[in-house]
Amino acid sequence: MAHRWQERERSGAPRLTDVAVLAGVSIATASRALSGGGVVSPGLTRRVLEAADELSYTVNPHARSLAGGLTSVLGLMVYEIDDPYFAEIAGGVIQVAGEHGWSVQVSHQDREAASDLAGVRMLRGQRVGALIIAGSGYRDPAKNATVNAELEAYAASGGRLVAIGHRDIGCDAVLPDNVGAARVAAEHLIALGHRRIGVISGPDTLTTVVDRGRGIDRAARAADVEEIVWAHAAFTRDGGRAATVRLLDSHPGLTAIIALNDTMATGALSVLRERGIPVPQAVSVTGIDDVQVAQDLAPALTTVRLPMASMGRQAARLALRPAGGEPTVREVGHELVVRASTAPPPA
Amino acid sequence: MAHRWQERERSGAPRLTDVAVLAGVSIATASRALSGGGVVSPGLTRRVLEAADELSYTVNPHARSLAGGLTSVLGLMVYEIDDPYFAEIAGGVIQVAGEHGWSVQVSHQDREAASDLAGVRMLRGQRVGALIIAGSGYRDPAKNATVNAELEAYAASGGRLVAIGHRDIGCDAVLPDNVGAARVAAEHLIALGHRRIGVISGPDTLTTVVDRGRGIDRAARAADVEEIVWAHAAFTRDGGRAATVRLLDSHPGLTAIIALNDTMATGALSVLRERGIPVPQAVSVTGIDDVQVAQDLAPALTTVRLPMASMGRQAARLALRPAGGEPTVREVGHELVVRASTAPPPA
DNA sequence: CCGATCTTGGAAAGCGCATTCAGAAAGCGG
DNA sequence: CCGCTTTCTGAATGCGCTTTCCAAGATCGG
Repeated sequence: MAHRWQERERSGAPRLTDVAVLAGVSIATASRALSGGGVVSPGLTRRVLEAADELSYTVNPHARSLAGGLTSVLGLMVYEIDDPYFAEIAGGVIQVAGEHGWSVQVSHQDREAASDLAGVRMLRGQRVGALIIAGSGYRDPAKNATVNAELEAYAASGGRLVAIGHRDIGCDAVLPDNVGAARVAAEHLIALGHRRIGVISGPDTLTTVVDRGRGIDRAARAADVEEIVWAHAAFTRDGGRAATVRLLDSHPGLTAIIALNDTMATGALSVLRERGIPVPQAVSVTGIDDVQVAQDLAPALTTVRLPMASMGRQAARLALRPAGGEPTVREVGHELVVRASTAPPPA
Repeated sequence: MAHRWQERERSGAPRLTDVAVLAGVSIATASRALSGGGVVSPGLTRRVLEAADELSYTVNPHARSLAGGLTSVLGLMVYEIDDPYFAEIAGGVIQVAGEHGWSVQVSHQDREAASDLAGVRMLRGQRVGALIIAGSGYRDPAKNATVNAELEAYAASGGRLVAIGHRDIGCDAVLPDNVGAARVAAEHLIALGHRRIGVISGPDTLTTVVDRGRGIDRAARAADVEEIVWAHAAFTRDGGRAATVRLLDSHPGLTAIIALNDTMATGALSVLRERGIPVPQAVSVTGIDDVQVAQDLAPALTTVRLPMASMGRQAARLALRPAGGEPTVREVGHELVVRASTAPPPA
């Protein structure tokens, strides 16, 4: 708790009254002119705006919120902001929010810990006017129920809610086709001739992981794949490393590895490099996402592009849309990007 | 403008009064118990807390702010959140802020455009309780004056202010030794035997760029460097590419390239790869920062590590510290990280 | 057992703004 | 030139909370 009010002193910030006085109108008129609430003659509007400008006045959002409801603040829940996937989404969100005069409040959500509620609570406590959930949903029904209850309570209180990447809640959503994207990656390897494939997967408590896994399953089932081995680990570079180590040690015959996201793929590449296993000559590797650095890895990563920044922008636009109407779902496409990390299996 | 108040309806959120009633105390006592304002007996405090918990009450920060001053929101200004440098800083900031019950509002600041004021204004308009400026300062005195005036006005109004990476304003700061870090990178190349070096630099309107450039100058002057060529471009991957192209075309004899940050170095590596110029056999490359992916580039990037996440954490701790006292400056160290992208020049 | 000290309650004043409502100014036809 | 409608305006109210002020009750030492 910050006991700031103790050192209270009239902050010199100009108030609406000051603007009204300078413009020679009533505060009601000034308010209407500034927030567009009612009709004010053009001449007066201009005078008010000029006065506001001269005083470099900015409305106090807290006062406005207190009087009127929610705020022009957009809450964004991510797992880790320093994961390029979320960073790119956040970039898109911040861009669009800024264009609309909204600010963005970022909160961190644990992938696994029970404290993942804290972030939503915090954002809800802040009375944000809109909320974007960029982390995927949870498979654990109990946990999902708790989180979703919190989210639905938020929506019920009038806040706009947008999910990125899952449909666990009946709200607006921006949906990549996780099943399809993973399937494309798998099919690419299969088309190259790979028949013994390892899958580096995140914890199957995340819907993203489950969906992508399902896509790989489908591809494998549709084709004639001899062996498909799964290794689960944290959805991070280190998780990718750990899973790769296990895979290589237990199944030396694999000729290809699919990582369920680029971050894990990065870890896989690093292990392969350390062990002197040439990629793609001995083992092919693919990721999913196409984060910006994928093209600069060693070797450049074959992956499936998801338009993260665009997803962030679309989510922000949905979130900023006036409330009401049916939940909208925007599906975004994906695209196989073949680079240097995949090739036919060794003869 | 969001005209939300039109659809106004008493949001069901519990108010302080509800808590007070449930706990059987006065609102004055409830307020004291919740915000720690005065002395309340342990027994009553517990009862109030339980009541709040039962109602899942959270104080309305806007009401609190309106009554008491600033908010428990930390503003963070970055250039681009999807630049790993800033993303890692943001991660540190969010972590510490969360531990203290503060939320983080991220705003984007243009590196060059005059609109860079918009972000500060927005954050200030939001009455954030603390502000961290992660972007570097500007060399352009006029622009600096405008921005700094805005920042000083903010500090004067009681907000805590922390700068990361520059000292343009007399506030708390977390300072990497940009001069020293760049010098270390240059000295490494010189020690390897390079005598014709290209420098890929950002726009010299940024103090970070100027400082790092100065470090290279010093190293070059202290040693016997035949040729040192500068190419300025945007402080991004694409900027790095452009600068590299210019450098290679105009000075084919260069044996080493220093990029003033890893992002530009990434661009440099990509150009060299496209042209089939082997790194480090024909040309060595270094960066500065050691962003997470530096180790996974092709080839792994020799660079100078700056502890971004730690800088973010320290900045947040400074920002959350109770106000008052002399401006504190935390200097953070750096460390040369030699990887595969540097080697002695070709014979 | 009484006066001094501590704790709590009740009431009320704002913080800055949006909004309601009645009333004033302006515009119009007759 | 009058009475009416259409704009616009100005004063007042409340959003939820912190804080101050004073009185009332509880506690304690002497």
